[in-house]
Amino acid sequence: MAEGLVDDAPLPHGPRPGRPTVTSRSELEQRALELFAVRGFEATTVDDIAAAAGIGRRTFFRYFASKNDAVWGDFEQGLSDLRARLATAAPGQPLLDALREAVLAFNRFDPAEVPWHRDRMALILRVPALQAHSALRYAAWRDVVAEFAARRLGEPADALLPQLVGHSCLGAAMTAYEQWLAHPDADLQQLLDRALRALDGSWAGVRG
Amino acid sequence: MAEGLVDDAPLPHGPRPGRPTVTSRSELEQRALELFAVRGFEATTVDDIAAAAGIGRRTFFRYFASKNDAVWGDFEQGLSDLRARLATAAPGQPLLDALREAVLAFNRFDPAEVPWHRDRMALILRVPALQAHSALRYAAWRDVVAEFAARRLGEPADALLPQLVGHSCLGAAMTAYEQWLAHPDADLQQLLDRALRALDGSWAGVRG
DNA sequence: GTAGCCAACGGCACCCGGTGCCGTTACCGT
DNA sequence: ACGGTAACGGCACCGGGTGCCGTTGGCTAC
Repeated sequence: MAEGLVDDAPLPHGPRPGRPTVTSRSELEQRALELFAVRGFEATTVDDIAAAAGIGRRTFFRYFASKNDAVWGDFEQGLSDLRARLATAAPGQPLLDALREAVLAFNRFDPAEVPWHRDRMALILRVPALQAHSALRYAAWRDVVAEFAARRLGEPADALLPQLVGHSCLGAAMTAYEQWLAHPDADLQQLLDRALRALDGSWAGVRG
Repeated sequence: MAEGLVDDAPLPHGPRPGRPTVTSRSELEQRALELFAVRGFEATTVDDIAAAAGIGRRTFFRYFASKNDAVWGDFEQGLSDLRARLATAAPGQPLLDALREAVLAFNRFDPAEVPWHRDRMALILRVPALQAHSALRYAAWRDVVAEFAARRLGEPADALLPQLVGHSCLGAAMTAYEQWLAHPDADLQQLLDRALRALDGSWAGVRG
């Protein structure tokens, strides 16, 4: 759930005073994902990851606040992109259309990245510790959506409707991801599109 | 989010062979909530709780799988009740009406319990560690709702619509709780009712 | 009353994630 | 060569969580 290429270092890292970094956030993330895929998340210790990356355990925690965080690449960046994209949506565009477009973009990846993005999402959606941790990320994501909806509706972001929009969109996206994991041949963008379009008439379809 | 009075012991505890229990799940929960309210969740260690309850730390973990779990009383029981109530809903009753009724019942408490239920929910919704942990509970709750919706709609529980219903209902309930915490004078049942009714026309209200 | 069954208790040692502290290392500009 | 600077990484420590195992104490049977 983070798009495109991101910075390859914990800090800008130009000609800068001080000792240079030994590795990068994204490289560390890669090593971690590899180990998780092989041994499983719980069975992989932070020491394992650090050793595999050739750094000290203490240093690992300078790149990631927690073992959980290694799974989510640069999520903050993704959130900023999402926020920016929503901010520049045409004012006349229907709310749900703008959201759908933004969410699809948020989940668009280079084909080369897809396989390990799948691994990543499988971890997030299946490993209890990560399911739990991810709630914090989801909350931040929902907030971005809720704030956008709130602006459009002229209500505070913590009002009923904006919050419901946030929950619904997240639910749609999560459902799409579940299906994507269950059917490896399916197209994520299509699944997301379908799920988000279903929101429009969801309760109409249910009312029967 | 668990209703009425529940068993006061970890196991049935009639005339039973073996050493009798020294305390009970619910009493332990009480002591824990008291400490959390005073010192805060993070600042309270399991040793603190165990000491306050006059038991050993090891024993605490025989009553609760984790420190987090002490906050959620007997949630499984609540889930069973919710499931049972939904199962006995009149087949002719509209889906959303049945859900609203069940959710209101699920969140109905003895007035005497309300104050510490408020404390409990404040912890769950505000303490990051509990926000995260609660995702697992929420998922189980959503599943109950999704399964009910699935039965009604004649679809599998992991299909799009049932999942969306689950997410939306949970979102409505969480939003109601947020408002309840923000406005201590408000009536939780009314807030829940309002939020769940809003689901019906939610996207209609948004489409403008 | 005494023997023995049985489950709860709780100490102990251990693992692992996470943090504060601090000395070390390595690149930089002067 | 030197001093500034920032990443590194060891160390000690904390707290949650677990496996193991001996202890406790109420119960039933004899």
